[in-house]
Amino acid sequence: MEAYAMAGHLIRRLHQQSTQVFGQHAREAGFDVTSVQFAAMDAIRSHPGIDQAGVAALIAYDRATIGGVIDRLIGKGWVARSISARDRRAREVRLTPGGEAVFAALLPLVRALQDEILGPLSPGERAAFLSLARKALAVDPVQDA
Amino acid sequence: MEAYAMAGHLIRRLHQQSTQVFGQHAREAGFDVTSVQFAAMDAIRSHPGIDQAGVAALIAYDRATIGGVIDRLIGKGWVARSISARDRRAREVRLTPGGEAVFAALLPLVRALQDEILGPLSPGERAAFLSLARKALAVDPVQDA
DNA sequence: AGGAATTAATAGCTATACATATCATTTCCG
DNA sequence: CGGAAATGATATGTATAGCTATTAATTCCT
Repeated sequence: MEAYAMAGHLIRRLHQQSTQVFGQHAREAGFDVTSVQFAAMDAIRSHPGIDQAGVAALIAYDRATIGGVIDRLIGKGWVARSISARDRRAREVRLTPGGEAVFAALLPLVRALQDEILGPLSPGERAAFLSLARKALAVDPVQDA
Repeated sequence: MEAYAMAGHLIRRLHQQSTQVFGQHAREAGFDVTSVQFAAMDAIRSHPGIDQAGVAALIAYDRATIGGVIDRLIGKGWVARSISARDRRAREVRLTPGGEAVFAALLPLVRALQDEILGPLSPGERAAFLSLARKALAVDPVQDA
């Protein structure tokens, strides 16, 4: 049957390719950051003071996973965590000034590598792929949650 | 910028969706197997006596990862590993009779869940998506390596 | 008010995923 | 032939990724 010609396998390989492109560009630019960490920083930056569950919901993570991601971001000094005054179970997170600076430096880099993720596709094909991907996830085209 | 509207993020979520659909169906059918393990079994079944590096190359794994995957398949009694007579560094793997039986039982299940991975896409859209995905990976449409 | 249900994190467990280093073996080449 | 390079596995370390259970705190409901 050749499972490696099937949907799940193709998607797994796209994920590999995407992760590798991101990691390579980030490393070359001198940043030790993963695509997951960048996405978390983006969500935090857009919603300062959001709690961890909120971050998880925004970028579709498991809540148990997000804690470790944020731990590492705190370890780098890019994120600060504090106990919410409103709800003492919750941990509010926000970017530190250093985190803001790193994010600002990464942003153009990340924008620039987007096309590379989809490799040999033409601009029209890339748009078609992204549109189909959004539909396959049953997600609004551009959703600012 | 909302990184979670970008290519890498969409692909990651598709990967999540794909993994979850596979896991859910496999579990409901009473099998404790991941999509990665299934892909490895498929490659091994198509190439009995292949070595681990060969399996890794076929399905685009990291060589360091494949050992653990095969360890778990051996633990379930579905794969047998032996030292190659031709090259004593290499470990030849093949499905056991039990592994063959499990694979045969999984195969129709896996075929049936393919469409679900791409959720709300129409048949034509699914075909278009898969075609674009293959092109994005610079892979032959159907390649039996 | 007070117990029940819910929710936010965390901890522990399993499974990818990949980089690097190491070891054993084989192949390549002068 | 014999040392160098290459190759197949394994070991180690880091980073997702998600499940379940647990703890702490809040909210809901009677």
